[in-house]
Amino acid sequence: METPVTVATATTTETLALTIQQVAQQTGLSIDTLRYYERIGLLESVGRNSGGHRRYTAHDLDWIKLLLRLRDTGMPRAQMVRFAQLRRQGDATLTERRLMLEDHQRALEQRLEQLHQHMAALQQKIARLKAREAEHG
Amino acid sequence: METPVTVATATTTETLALTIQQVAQQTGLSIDTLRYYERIGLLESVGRNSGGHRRYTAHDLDWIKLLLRLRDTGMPRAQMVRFAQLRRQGDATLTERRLMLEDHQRALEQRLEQLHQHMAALQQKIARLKAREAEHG
DNA sequence: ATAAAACCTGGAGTTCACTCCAGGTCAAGG
DNA sequence: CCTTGACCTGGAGTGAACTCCAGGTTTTAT
Repeated sequence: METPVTVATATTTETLALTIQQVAQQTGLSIDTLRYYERIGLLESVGRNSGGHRRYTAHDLDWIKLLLRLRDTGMPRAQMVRFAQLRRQGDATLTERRLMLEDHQRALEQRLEQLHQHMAALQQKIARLKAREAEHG
Repeated sequence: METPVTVATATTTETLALTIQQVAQQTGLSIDTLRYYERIGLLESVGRNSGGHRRYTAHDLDWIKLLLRLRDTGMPRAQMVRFAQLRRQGDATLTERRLMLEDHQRALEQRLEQLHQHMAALQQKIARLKAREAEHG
């Protein structure tokens, strides 16, 4: 009645069941953060073993990795929660999810442009400082 | 005994003295945020008129604009405070300031690369969703 | 002169994104 | 069996970056 998996060695079934510690190591998130994400609805429905301990599937891991990308590219938390909800609803929401990602992609493109502008301005600023250094002695 | 400047029209002197409201409009920061930046040392030494009201110079405005760039490109607050301090110390710190900016520039370059990778991954994810949409009907 | 608008200071409140803690329960090795 | 380490829940605490008062002064337009 318990998945007989010890430390990431899926012996019998193919549905590997990682402990929270293992997921923390693989994602770079802390254990507390993983639990926190679950609390706020970014990561619902993580399964438990008979003792109530979390067991993460490969599917969970995939989702976490996408989540991190979205977070790192500045997607607002509310949107990520929304996306998580859609994902739980299955294939019927495929299109809506794609549209969300495309929106986000456009936002990211704008952000990239802005950052490139900042980069150019920094370059100029550095050049001007250099000039002043030279004439200053 | 008071600069006779009304609404950005520097009549006599060339040292224009903007009110906090005018600076807020020109920078997009809120009045509260401008005062907050002063409190935490990002924006020290803003002059006051005889009544104690802030009067911003063109120099202040330039600094705020650089500050916003640094903030928008993710420079840590402590570094920005440090940079502000150096700036106040005058030309002797020109080289140190340039080195700071060059460091920051390298950090920004890495960030840009990372974002480009995220962008590529997003693209792939979108493509995969599209494929699933298609086969789903 | 005076009312309304803008400004001041000091400090409290908010949101976000975690992080830590207390007081237990569960799992694995000897 | 027993100890030690990993995990659990619910809730409190943290730090960054603002944002919003309260209560009082200054500026500006009429």
